[in-house]
Amino acid sequence: MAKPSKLKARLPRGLTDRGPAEIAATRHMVEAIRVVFERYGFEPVETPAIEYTDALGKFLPDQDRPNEGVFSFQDDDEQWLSLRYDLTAPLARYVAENFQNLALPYRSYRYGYVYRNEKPGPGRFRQFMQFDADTVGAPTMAADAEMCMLAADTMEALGIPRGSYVVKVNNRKVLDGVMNVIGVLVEKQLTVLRAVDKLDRLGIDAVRQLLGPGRKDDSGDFTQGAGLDPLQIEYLSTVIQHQPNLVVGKSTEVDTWNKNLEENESAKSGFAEMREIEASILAAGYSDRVRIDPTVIRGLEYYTGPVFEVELLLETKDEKGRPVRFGSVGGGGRYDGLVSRFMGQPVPATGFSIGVSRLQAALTMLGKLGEKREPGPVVVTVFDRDRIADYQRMVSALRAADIRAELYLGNPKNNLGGQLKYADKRGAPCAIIQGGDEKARNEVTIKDLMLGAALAGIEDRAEYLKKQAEAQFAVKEDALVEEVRKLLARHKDV
RNA sequence: GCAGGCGUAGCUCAGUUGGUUAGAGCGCUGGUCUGUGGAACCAGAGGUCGGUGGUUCAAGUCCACCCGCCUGUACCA
Repeated sequence: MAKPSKLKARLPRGLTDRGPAEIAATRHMVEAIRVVFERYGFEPVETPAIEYTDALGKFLPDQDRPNEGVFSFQDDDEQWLSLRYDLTAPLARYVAENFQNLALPYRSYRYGYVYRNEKPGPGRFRQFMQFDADTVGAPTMAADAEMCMLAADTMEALGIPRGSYVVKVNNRKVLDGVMNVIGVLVEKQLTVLRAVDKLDRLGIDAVRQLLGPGRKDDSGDFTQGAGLDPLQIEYLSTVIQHQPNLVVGKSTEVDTWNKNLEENESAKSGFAEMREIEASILAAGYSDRVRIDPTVIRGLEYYTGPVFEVELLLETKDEKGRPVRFGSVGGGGRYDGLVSRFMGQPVPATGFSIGVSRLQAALTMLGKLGEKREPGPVVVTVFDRDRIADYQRMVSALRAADIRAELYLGNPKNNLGGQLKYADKRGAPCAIIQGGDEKARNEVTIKDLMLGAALAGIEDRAEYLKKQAEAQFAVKEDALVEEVRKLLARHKDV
């Protein structure tokens, strides 16, 4: 007699189920972010979670299959569709499609889930929420500077105090110029950028190894390096640890590089852009929150100039006390080529996204987000099993008065104790009881569960029961709604 | 992908040098119990010991491969 094999209930990795407390926290975060974004003049626009893969620019080079890392499938026309991996690429598609109807510069915001098929980790999910703002059609650096200020204001609106986060700014053109000037081969530039990006995580020694022959990590795994020569490594590590234009020569070769860097079009333009952003930041009074950081790389695909990243400076630890690295909780930059892919004309654009899910995970771990959930409904207990209709009437009266309420729907044979236990687990503010005694006097008993919960520490059971009895009171049947309303008001600020 | 660690009930875990019918606590369901939340007592449900193959008289235990999870690392628009 083989039993039917039971299906294993399991959640795919990198995805999470979310309970009432987490949903409430997200709602509060989203609302706080929305207020700031609207204050900056952005208007809401939403696009769907699915786009044509080519609109996202996500085909593998020289293949007609989508890139790994993005969830893709074919529809019945055999056209490739993908789940969006950020909110920027779909916005570019939207702008291109509605270009003639939009007032430029077009400033909009949106939030929603995005999807990445990557290895998950702490604060890294395969479905996660982003909150994004973009200014399309504005070439000026003022638009980029504003993104940095928006990022800072948003962090503070989320309750992260000044000094506990930093907005870092860099410009892709600078490192491009540096690499060209010191003669990094084109095919090695990607490796170099990846190495530079790891400075804050692995430290300068590891980065130098990655720029040179390679590095072996703690588990013994070896990562191939970029194979630069010692002088190139020296120059790069100086650049990424200081301001690029502060490099001091140690040899004629470095002197030549410095001179060339000053004349390099890309680097020159990058420095000029950073100075413009700096000026805006200073004028607006944000220089204590926004900082130039020559190691910010921000992915590799569509950014063309300024890039920004928001980092939490608070140290996070997991439940076992081990430090956890969350990486950036937001980022963005200028993507002057993204919209023009769809159009015959250049369309400059810049944007910024908050990683809501990652930030929430970090704040939860820091204990900055309450685990506390919203209060549950008032629970009307079933005392006399044959009077369920009466109890239902009370529930309806409470609901009609806009009070969350429910009838005890469990096994009605459960005695009062069991029903109160249920109400307690639901987080009910109070329970309504009407047994024969109350009924005879046209009364109902309201038991204040929040008050009673405070008594849980009492050791002596008799004493405990006595105190519990004091946390309840009888009212006339027709005063039920009014009395419950008063009780809820009493607990409102607790 | 690579390296290491770990997989026994819904959860946390025990299980001896390989030895009968794989256990505990918590939780769950029912009962003691139709007048009060934290309790107590009783009963019950819940396991192909991650999977497959091998060694053996005998495998939760030993071996191989696979799968999954965790950590590091790589990739990360």
